[in-house]
Amino acid sequence: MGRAPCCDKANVKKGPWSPEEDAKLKAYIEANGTGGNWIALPQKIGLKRCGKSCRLRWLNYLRPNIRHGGFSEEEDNIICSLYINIGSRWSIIAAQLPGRTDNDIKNYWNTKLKKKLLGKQRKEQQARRATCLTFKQEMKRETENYPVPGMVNQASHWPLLSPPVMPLPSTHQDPQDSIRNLLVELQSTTNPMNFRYAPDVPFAQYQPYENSMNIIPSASSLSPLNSTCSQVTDGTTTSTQFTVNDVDGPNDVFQGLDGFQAELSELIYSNNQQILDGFEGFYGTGIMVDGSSTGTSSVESSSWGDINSLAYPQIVSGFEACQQQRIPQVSIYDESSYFRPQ
DNA sequence: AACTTACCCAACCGCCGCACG
DNA sequence: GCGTGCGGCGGTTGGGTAAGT
Repeated sequence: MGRAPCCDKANVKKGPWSPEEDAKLKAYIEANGTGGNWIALPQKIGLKRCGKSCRLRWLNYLRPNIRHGGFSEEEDNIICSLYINIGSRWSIIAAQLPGRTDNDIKNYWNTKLKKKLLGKQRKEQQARRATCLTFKQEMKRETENYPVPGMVNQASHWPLLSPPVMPLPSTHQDPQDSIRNLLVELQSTTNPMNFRYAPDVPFAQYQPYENSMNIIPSASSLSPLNSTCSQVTDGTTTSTQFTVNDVDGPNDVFQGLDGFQAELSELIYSNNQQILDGFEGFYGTGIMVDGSSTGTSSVESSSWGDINSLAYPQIVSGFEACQQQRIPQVSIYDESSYFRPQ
């Protein structure tokens, strides 16, 4: 037997909210809070709306300090990086972008960012393929002009010519590994402010973006890692730090790659230089195709701000430990996070 | 000007996990 | 331990609008 509907579908209004409805909902919540029961709320204030609809309206539109549109380059970077690391966990991503809602980010990703990234990468990939083709043609011509004894096809003599480092075919490496490797490379650059994802090191730390929101992701998003959570205070402010001991190894971080994530991964892997060009804005570093760093990494050139805050895999790892340590779980949308009645 | 297509985004749907009795 | 209700979340839809033909 299916679950009973949360409201009487026949008697609830659907579609866009009117200004009057908005005003009613806003006024009530600002005066009384949600009362911890969204389902009962519309009846209390005389709205013919589903409780879930009220919740969504409040969270995505009416609550204070919501920002719509106008995503900055930095926000783009954060979204992309988080997406690569944790996938479509929009609520977690939203938690790192104060004032943004998961719905907004999801829409922005689906309508603009994804295309922007894919468009750029495909364009560059095509250019690269063209370059590759030219190279092969030159090799072929060279072979014809200077035949190597015993060499019957062009492929067999490539190694002798020490060609430029070309991307490996996708069958040679798990795409998930490629992202991990990328992150390792990024982490291995010398700047201590750089990305601190450390798959071979038993812990990494996470602090919320800009320290503006100490938010623990919902339990449903979390993988069972061996992690701890602690409150850190500098005397004036308190922040939550996650410490992660990834007992199963770094693969956990990359579980669930699919669709565009996999495609991004493939792009990274098959076209390291191009994707890294794209990531330069993210990490403020240049990494050569062979994995070496150009040494251009610098805080100044990075648009990330505190790059330490971007050890995203750890975002999703601290929740259980927090629970164990009885640090109260704060929902991303817990009203106390954004609204405190006077 | 009329029509079609593409795009954007608010809102809905349905599943999942947690809390509670 | 089990069933139920609710909140939370991600995927999807559909209406409005802009751009293109």
